[in-house]
Parts: sequence; structure tokens; C-alpha cells
Amino acid sequence: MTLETELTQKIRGKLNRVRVIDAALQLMDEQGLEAVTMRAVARDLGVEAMSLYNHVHDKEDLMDGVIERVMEGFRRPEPREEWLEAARDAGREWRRLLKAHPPMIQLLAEHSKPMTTTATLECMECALSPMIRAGLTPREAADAFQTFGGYIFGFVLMETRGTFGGPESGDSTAGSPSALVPDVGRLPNVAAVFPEMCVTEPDAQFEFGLDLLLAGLQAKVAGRG
Amino acid sequence: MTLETELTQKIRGKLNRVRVIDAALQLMDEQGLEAVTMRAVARDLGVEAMSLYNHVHDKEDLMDGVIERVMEGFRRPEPREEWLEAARDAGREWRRLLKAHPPMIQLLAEHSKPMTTTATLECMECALSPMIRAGLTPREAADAFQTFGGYIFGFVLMETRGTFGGPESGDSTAGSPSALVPDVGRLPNVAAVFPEMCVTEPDAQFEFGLDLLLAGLQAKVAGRG
DNA sequence: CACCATATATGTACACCGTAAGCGTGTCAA
DNA sequence: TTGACACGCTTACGGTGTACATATATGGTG
Repeated sequence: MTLETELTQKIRGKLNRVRVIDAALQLMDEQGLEAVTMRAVARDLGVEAMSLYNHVHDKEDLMDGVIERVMEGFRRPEPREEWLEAARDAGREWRRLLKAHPPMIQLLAEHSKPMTTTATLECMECALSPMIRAGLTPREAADAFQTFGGYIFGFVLMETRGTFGGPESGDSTAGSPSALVPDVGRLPNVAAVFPEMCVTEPDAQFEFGLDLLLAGLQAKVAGRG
Repeated sequence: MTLETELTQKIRGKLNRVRVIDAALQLMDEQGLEAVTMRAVARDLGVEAMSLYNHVHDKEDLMDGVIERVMEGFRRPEPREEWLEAARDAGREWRRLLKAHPPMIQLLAEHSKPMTTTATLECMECALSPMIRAGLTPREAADAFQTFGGYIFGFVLMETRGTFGGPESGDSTAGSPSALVPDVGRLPNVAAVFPEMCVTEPDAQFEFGLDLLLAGLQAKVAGRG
């Protein structure tokens, strides 16, 4: 027993909170959120499930750690002269971060607690700064943050989960809206737009919405100092 | 046994797919998504869990049914002369629908399948129609739909789950950003905006973003027939 | 009416989940 | 040496979805 313990110790090192969280994150990225099980995380660490509880209060605490860990991956974009370009960069980085760990959105959706860790606040700082620079009041900046945040979250949600039509409707009849859209007469616009919704360029679509929001913001700010 | 069966039959009627789905939906609304268990749904129907499987292929099928059922609750707004007002109404109705069943967002987040039921398509029709009327091409309408849809989903997600600061940070030190924001010097904008993010008027905030998007759309369309 | 095929409800069982409680062992300070 | 402690392990409990076999009710036939 002493022998095995020494071996174990050497091979897998000592367990600690960070290692547990990282194992959970890796498992989530590779196998999806539902694969993240106390037993599975423990297995990946060469350990029994109950051992994790020495470093993590419970599963919720573990997942909190995962969220925090992901937020630490935020790469602050290089400074920009134009607030508009800075805001655009921030939006793109938020999306990159969320897409880098596809199950993140799902995780956030089922985790009600507000995010108040340092990493998260720094991400917020990066998004808020251009807005304040643009001349928005704190009240407006809060609204704009919620708006941009909502857009990015929702877009990535629909993007990663394929909420509306997608290539997986792509059997032999793909591209033909009439195959998927019953009663084309009553749904003319759906019939017309559906083909475009299936063959989709996510990056371009994201930029479309980002442009729309930024244009709106620009217009709002135009008539001020 | 025969007696009990007759009684049961009379009291609870016959089981069928719709009754099972409705029971699951009611349970979800009243007790949250995690309370929706095959056993719990069965209990509410006065039946054993395995009986549900005569009307529903598995739990995923059941939840698909719940989503479809919710979408049937979409109330098509009355027609509008102005495409802009029609689009605004559609956006508001989408939000109302999602907020009417708070766990819906969470359900959608963990359910990857695209929504192609008739009810869903009619909701899409209602959102797409004003955009086509505004003069958008199908390609642009698809992008705009994704944008508006993303915004609404994401906003309601953050709204119902309190993703960023909220009143539950409201103990004795609430309102004081320095209590929650460490290192105020490095996060000046967060410190300035944080109080505004806590005391929040969701409806007004939603309208803010909706206005922003619609303004952007209007600007894009302005220079055409 | 009797009878049986079919549809439906039940009962039992299994593998997996989170985690409470208690135990064993290695480490280290006194 | 001894005792406290940190940490991993074992066992166990109540929950989950659901496969499989069984019992019962229903409806169409003679």
C-alpha cells in the first residue's frame, strides 16, 4: 500500500483545486457538458470521485470554477484609437471565448449565479471602456452592455446549438424549402428566407448583427460632444 | 383491481401524448426544469413512470414536445402599417413567450435540435415578414433574423438567470461598487457602471437594445426604394 | 355473449448520478 | 514517540432514465 501510494504520488502528482477544475474543463470541451461527472473527472485524474470533495465543495462549486477558468482565457484586445473599433474587438473576443468552449453557454444557462470574479470583471471592463469613451452615461453604458452581451450570448447559443435550421436538415431534399416548410402559402417569407438560413456563414452573420448594434450606438451618440 | 381501474379511468381520464406534455410543462413552470422527472410527471398524472413511455419515445422526445407546446403559445400581434412597428411587436412577443416560461431558455440551451415544427415556423414568419416588407433581401433577412433572435434569446437568458450583477448582491454593502469591485483603479469603468447594472429596469433595457437594432436596420434600409 | 389481439399500465431491475459518513494512511509538529 | 491533521478510499443511500417482462383493459371478431 505504501508502495502504491508512493507510485501514485509520483505519477499523478498531488491533487488540488486547479487540477480538478482543469480536468473538468478539459472533459467538458472534449465530451460535452453532460460528460462532466464527479466520477468521470476523478477517473481522468486517476482518483476516486470522493477525493474531489477535498478540493471542491460540491459539483456546483466545481462548475463555478470552470466558468471562472474560462473567463481567465479572455485575451484583452490591443488598444484602439477609435472607440467603435475597440467595441468591435471586444465583441469579437467575447464570441471567440464562448466558442472556444462550446458547452459554456449551456453551462451559463443552467448556472444562475451572477459572475463577479476578477476575470469576469476585467472582461466587462474591456467591453465598457469603449462605451464610456464614446460618451455614453453610466446608465446607457449598462444598457448597452446588456444589449451587446445579450446579443453575443444569444448568437453563440443559436450558433453552437443550431437552434434554427442548419446543415443537418441536409438530406436529399435540402435547399428545397417546400420539403421543410408545410403550407408554403401561409408562410411565404419563411419559404423565401429558409434556404438562406440553412447555408449560413456564421462569422459574416455575427458581423452583420455587430454592425447593426454599433451603427445604432453611433447614431445615438452622434449628436453629442 | 377492476374497481380501482374504473375509478382511476373516470377520475384521471385516459393518458395521451398531449396530457403527458402538458403535465411536464406545468411542472417545469411551477418547479423548474430540474424538477421535470419522468417519475414526477407520472406522479402528477396519477400513474407510474413507465406508463409515459407508451406516449413518448423517451425524455428527450417529451422535452421536444414541451418546446413545441410553448411555441404554440405565440400570440401573433395584430397587423401594423409600419414594418418597424411590426418588427418591434414581434420582438416583444418573442420575449414575452420566453419569459412566460422561465426555464425555457435553459431547455433550449441544452436541446441542440433545430426547431422545425409548424408553430415555430409561424413565429419565424411573424418575425421575417416585417423585414421583407422593409426591403431586405432574403440573405439580409436571414442575417437580421439571426441577429434579433440572438439578441432576444441572450437578453432573456441574462435576464432570467441574472448572469451579471443583480439585486442578490444586495446586502448591506450593495450599491457600493468598491465592495464588489476589487482594484477599482484598474477597473474604473466597471466601478462607474456597476451600480447601474444592479438596479435594473428589464423592460426599459430590452427596449433600449431593440431600439438599437431597429435603428441599425432602418439606417441600412434608408438608402433604397 | 365469449374470445382473443392489441394497446396500455405496472413492477422489477440495472447502471449511473451526487454525495454523506466513516475509515486508513502518510506527513509533520511537538 | 505521539498526536493532529490532510487527503484519498470504501461503502452506502436515494435519486435518475429506461429495458424488459408482466398484467390488465379495450375493441373487433365469431
